[in-house]
Amino acid sequence: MAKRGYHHGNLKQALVDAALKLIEDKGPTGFTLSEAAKEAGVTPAAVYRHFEGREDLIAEAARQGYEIFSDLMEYAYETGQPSALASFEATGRAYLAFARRYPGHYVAMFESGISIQRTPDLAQVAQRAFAVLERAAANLSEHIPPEKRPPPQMFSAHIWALSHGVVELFARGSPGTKSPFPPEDLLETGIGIYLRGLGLVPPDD
Amino acid sequence: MAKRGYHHGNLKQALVDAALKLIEDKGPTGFTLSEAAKEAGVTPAAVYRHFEGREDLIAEAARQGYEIFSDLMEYAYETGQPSALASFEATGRAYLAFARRYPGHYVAMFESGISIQRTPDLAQVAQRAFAVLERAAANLSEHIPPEKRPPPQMFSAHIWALSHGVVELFARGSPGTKSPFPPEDLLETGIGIYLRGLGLVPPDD
DNA sequence: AGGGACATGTTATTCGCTTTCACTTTTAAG
DNA sequence: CTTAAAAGTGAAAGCGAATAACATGTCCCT
Repeated sequence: MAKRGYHHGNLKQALVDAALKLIEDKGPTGFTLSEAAKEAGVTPAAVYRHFEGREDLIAEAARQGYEIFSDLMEYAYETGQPSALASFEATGRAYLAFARRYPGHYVAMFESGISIQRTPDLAQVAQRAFAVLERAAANLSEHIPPEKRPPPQMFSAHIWALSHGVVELFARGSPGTKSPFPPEDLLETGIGIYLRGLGLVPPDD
Repeated sequence: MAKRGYHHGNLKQALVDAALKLIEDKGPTGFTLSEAAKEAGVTPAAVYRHFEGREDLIAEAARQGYEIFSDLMEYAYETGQPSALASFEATGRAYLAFARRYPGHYVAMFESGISIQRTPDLAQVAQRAFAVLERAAANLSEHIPPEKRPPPQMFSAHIWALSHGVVELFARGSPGTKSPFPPEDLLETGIGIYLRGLGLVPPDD
């Protein structure tokens, strides 16, 4: 609580919010601790009462991003149930949706150079997000003939990689601005072809 | 030429080389123009005779990376000929190989926050790299029944995205350190399943 | 040769950012 | 009400980016 009170109220979260906005606007490089402090109406030194420094602030923003991301993934997973296929596809799409809806968090998580192993917290919450995808993959896996069934961790990794690649290359400024296809379509068709390759989708859909 | 001579010889390239080493060691964030200058035995101000600033130096490193990358892709493409399939697969693998062999260049290209549209040069040379993959995809495309043939640009984009995602997530420190599979295997199997989905690979391989 | 013009480097300076330290103010607890 | 911890301020050190004024080496032209 402490909506109001002593000095600022809840400076810590205010700083994270400011950081997220700045990271979204100016990129992780352009982001400065000082500006975030000013945004929150506080001197730069005050930041150090709540964070160890600039990196730590970004890491906290990323951590919160992973929380939201995990929730989104879980919601998508449940939405698709009880169809293992629909559930799996939904989690794939959730990745792109997250990147679109929470660009500041996304950048903090994947483009700021923060290591996922920075703190145990961070590693754990990131793991939770990935675990959802793995669970969806495991469910789906049971529908594949056992003799040609790859380990679920493997094709959850494939889907994650494909999703990540599409977002990085085609949904953000980096290289592939040249692609004439909307990222959503790219991901949709990519996953479709992949699942067909696994024998999980009728060959003429 | 100009191995020795007036002031330094070829400071420009020396700076790029220093930058590449530093970027590889300390990441794009840790890299400083001043340190690169010191490495080259020159004062920081001298850098501005050859580059517009820090970003421009990174951009040049990235540009050289795209050159090498394009060459590698072309070599891989030719190596796989005349089999369209082998050629295509080889270009996919070249991506990962490049990331492994030229980590400094790779980081400058894909993790430094440099926009590909920064200069026409950069956009052009990057386009050249992607064009090789598209050509390989186009060749392969002719082996797909026309009625279910996606546009070649689309599945070259898929392969690029998958490759990029595998590298970013599993071949570098970011998140997926947890994957029990070597990135090479992940990419190999991923592409295999995908191609099977396109009907380009016998279902029992 | 010799003398610009140009290219290349240096020194000095400014500015902003990160981080730390000593000090103040508010809040909470007995 | 006093005292200790929490939260914020101000000042300062240190570094890196960038610019400007100055210095020097190189090349070309006659």
